[in-house]
Amino acid sequence: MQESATPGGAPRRRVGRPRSGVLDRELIARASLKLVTSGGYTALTMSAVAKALGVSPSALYNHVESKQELMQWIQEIVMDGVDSSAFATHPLEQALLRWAASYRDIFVDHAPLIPLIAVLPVSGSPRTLQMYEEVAAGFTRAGWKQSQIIPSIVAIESFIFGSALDATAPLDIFDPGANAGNIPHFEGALAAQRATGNNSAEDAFITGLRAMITGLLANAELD
Amino acid sequence: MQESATPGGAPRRRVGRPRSGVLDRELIARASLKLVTSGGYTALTMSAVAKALGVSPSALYNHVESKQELMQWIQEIVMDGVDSSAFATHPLEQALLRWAASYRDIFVDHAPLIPLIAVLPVSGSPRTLQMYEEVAAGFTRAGWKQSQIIPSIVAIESFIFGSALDATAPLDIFDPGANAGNIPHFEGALAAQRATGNNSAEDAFITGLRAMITGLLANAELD
DNA sequence: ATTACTAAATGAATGACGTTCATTTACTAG
DNA sequence: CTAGTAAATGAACGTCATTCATTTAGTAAT
Repeated sequence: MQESATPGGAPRRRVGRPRSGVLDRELIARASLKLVTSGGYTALTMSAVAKALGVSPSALYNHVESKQELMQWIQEIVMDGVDSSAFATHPLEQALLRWAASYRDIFVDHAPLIPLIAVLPVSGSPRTLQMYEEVAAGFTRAGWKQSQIIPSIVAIESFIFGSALDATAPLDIFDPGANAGNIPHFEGALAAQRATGNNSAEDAFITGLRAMITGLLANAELD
Repeated sequence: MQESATPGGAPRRRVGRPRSGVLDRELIARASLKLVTSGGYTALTMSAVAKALGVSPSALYNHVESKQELMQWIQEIVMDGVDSSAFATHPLEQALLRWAASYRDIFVDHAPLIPLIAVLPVSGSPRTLQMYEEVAAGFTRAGWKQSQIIPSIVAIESFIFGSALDATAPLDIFDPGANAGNIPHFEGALAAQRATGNNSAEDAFITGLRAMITGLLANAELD
């Protein structure tokens, strides 16, 4: 992957101490995340990031290629908050429950990243890969057939992302409004769920997560 | 829901035949969907829609409040393509499998709608409500406890949306690239999945869907 | 027919954005 | 002291969605 060597063989710049400059990746990423935390993703504009750093918007482009890339930096930091430690200490089923809950909780606050992540190559993020390694190790130790590990992980992740999106919905999202009347089964189910007093998104997440894990364990062929 | 009657009791305009005009909701929605089908969601701009209709962009705003609303119109049409007919004819498990597969397939081509839908009140769309009615009826006939129906539906939907997003990802999304080497379990799992020759997203969807349905049925308390 | 009313279309303008680029600034190495 | 260079600047650009004053053209009432 190396370019052809310098023709003269002359020694090139070696060290290159940081060339002054107010900005670097870490600073930009942190400032951006701070903006997001305080004002949500609508507050994340290149101008706002620049302003927060006391710099002009165009200056950012010496360090980041695009806003997309900036969001990938944020995603890495956010992803780092997902707790996958349980795989080293707990049986697979419980580790999965903890991991998934932590994963979802974090992305509820970062829903706009989801369409990005779902499509993002994992290669750029060592910490994310490390997470996958821990999860995969958990499955392996539980005796899973190798070829079923990735599909199982991806399935759980898909459910997590969908659930995180769902959790940002308004509470009355299912209110049939003026169209009530000819949908008796649905209305009955709705009333019964409401009567439980549970938050609907939370309820669905727990129900779905338990079901998926139960089902994966039940359907799995061990090695 | 009627406003107070005209004070004088005088008869007001009755009919109101369509007031001429080139545009209406149906036309705009169809033209928009056509644009999306041919050029994806990046091709969906108000200018492009207007151009397709031979009209100026501002004219659209006499009929639609915002681009968001336009996308809701599209969503309704798209949603109408989801096949929930199996609930009337098949046992719950098979009906769910068919419904979910149809649902996902459709939204793979409309991923940008997903963040919108997940958050959208269902009240505005009679056809979508009808779909929920059919699904809810399926659960009811299978003897499910009422309070568990909504969470189960939402859980499956969350998985569907997440899977649809996932399906738009590049094939090599999990390639560890330069960070390979210290993630043996993950790499092993990856290689094994690849060796099956299955498409990873498809594999995950089938695995996850089966697992979730198996798990829901296993965990369900019947009425 | 003339008049009044009104839905609907126009085209110019606005305001966010992300992004580019020629130029300047200021540090570092030889 | 002289290049060389990373990084910052500020003025543009282009793309959008959206607004608004104005015009156009049907319809209903006198």
